Amino acid sequence: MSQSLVSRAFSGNGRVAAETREHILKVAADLGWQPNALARSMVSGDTPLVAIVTSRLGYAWRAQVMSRLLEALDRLALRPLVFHARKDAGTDELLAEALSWQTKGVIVSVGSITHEFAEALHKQGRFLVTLNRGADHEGAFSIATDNRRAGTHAATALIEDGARRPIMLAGPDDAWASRMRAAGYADGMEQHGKRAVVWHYPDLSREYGKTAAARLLALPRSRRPDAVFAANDALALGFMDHLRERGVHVPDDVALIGFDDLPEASYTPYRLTTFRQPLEVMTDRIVDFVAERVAGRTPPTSADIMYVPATFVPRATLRGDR
Amino acid sequence: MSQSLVSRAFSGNGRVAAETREHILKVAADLGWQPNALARSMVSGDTPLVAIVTSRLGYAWRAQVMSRLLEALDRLALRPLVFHARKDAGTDELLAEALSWQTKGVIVSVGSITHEFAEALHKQGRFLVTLNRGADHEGAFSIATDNRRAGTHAATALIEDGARRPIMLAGPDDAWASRMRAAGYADGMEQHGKRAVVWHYPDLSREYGKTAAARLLALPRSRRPDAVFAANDALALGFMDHLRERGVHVPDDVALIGFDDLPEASYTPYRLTTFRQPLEVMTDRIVDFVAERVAGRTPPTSADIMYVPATFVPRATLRGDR
DNA sequence: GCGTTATGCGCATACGTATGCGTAAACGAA
DNA sequence: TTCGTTTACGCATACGTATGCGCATAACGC
Repeated sequence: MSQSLVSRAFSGNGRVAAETREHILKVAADLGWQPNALARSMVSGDTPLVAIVTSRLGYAWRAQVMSRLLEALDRLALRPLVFHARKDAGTDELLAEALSWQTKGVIVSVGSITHEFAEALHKQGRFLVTLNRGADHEGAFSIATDNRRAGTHAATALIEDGARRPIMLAGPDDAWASRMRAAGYADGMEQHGKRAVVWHYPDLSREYGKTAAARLLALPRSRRPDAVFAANDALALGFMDHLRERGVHVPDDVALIGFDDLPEASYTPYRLTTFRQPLEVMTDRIVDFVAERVAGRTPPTSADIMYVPATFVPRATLRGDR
Repeated sequence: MSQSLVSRAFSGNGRVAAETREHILKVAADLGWQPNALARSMVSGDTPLVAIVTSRLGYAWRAQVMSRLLEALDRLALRPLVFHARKDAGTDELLAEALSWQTKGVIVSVGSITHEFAEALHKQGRFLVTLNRGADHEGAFSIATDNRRAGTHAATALIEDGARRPIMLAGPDDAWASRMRAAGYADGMEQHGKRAVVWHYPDLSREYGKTAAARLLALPRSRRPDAVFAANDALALGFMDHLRERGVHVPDDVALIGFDDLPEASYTPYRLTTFRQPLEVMTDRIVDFVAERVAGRTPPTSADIMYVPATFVPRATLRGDR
């Protein structure tokens, strides 16, 4: 029983008598033997590996993205090798390791990638997918929620809802999504001849939503904001919780718009008006791209980022919603 | 510049003049060259790969477990190769592939593994970690929430809270955690001379929580349950939402205990009394075990499952909580 | 019967790295 | 100078698989 025969029996690439093949597979099964995927990949120069760079799956949205990606990659017979981005370190060293594993490509949903690395990937024929990241790179597939447009939409919605003193709750400026939403919000306010007031917080967390509500309530009624666009639902929900505790009514006293459409946003006690990030669309597009690439084709990559519109989800936290 | 020199320069295993080493690394950096991790692993017979079998990261608890595991593995310089369990297929074929990648071991948090495979893993010196799974295997490290004890605790808590007609909301019998909780609940009821009434649903989802609430409200007041133990928070929260819509008060009309301590459970409108699964403890224990194993030591593995107690989190949905 | 083709299999080599061993040079001590 | 030791490096081989090629043997056509 030569080694080459066994190889052919498993891969089905050469000529093997059906009978011998059966025999080999049976013996292997009895021994619990399996071909070594590492050796196989090395010699063939082709692996099913795909690197995914992510972090903090506690964030529901990221976890859902991951879930869908994992499922889809599995269907494409690709193996995800997951790199957990440490927040202090850059992603470049992670990507270096990703390359050393001869991955077919990289899907980055957290951290920022340098042009240098993007170029290296491109030259080596590996794909690069970027999700909700700022930079766009040559040959890469970049997709993101159209946060800016949604921000403008939110501003308009608040104004049309009768807001007199609207504000926005945002994160730090290095949070890309939050910054884009704030930029769009400012655009929208400008269109209505208003100056955008933005309260910044170090984190888009529920806690800071409460902090913001406390700050709001501390203002005299005459200067108190009557409408709020929160950069995400966590902020908005924390904000609501604190207001509720103080007997302040949403939307009668303060109108509110969130972002993300977390599961909680739709719950009876909240019924938060918000934006839904097109999770399914984005993951599907990514998977389509990856599928094309691994099939050896070269799907079109817009030089720019592909923006997918967020869906406005009206519920019960605008005055007009009632 | 021989190949062996380059190898030694990168691995630092042999004698290389400091100057030459610098030179090699510099040239490699300029070329964007990296050693091939596949070849490296193959010849050394040692990979940093660890297989993780999971699924449906939309479930917040699983996502959090994954997040912590990924982070910890990263710190141990281990690379997670993720296998997304299809719900129809068994995990055995996934594990077969995991083995072919020469993974150091497998962490299973979904699906069931056959004894046959567990044994194969053991013989090959690979570790097996099982999280919240029923079966226990030779040499494997199995850890799970002590669902049964928590179920008993819940039953007692309801009784002591003055429940006259308590019921439990549970999932299908093949959902291991739910079944254990129900078993414990039955134990607890028996201890108080009561027969456990359990309503089963096909899924532990928010929707079925609402369904259960509707069913409860359809009963005449004289036979209506006045206390509920829900097998998880999703059920409990959906249950609460529906009751609230109908103007039924928790806990005055119906006392309620959930399970999981989802983030939402602590939110102002819910303040759900529930159990917290010891997420951190469990992941830490797993990581400790894995760390020992990859260090070449053989940490103790209880022949049985290691049960970690769930923490009772009293909030505001028992009468006594007010 | 012979020539031709098809089939089943083994040999040998290649993939890129790790590593034992050999060798030459450099060095130190006598 | 001479000899032993250390240092720096290359040679050769091994890891486990894929695959081109060659060689038997069988099957087939005439």
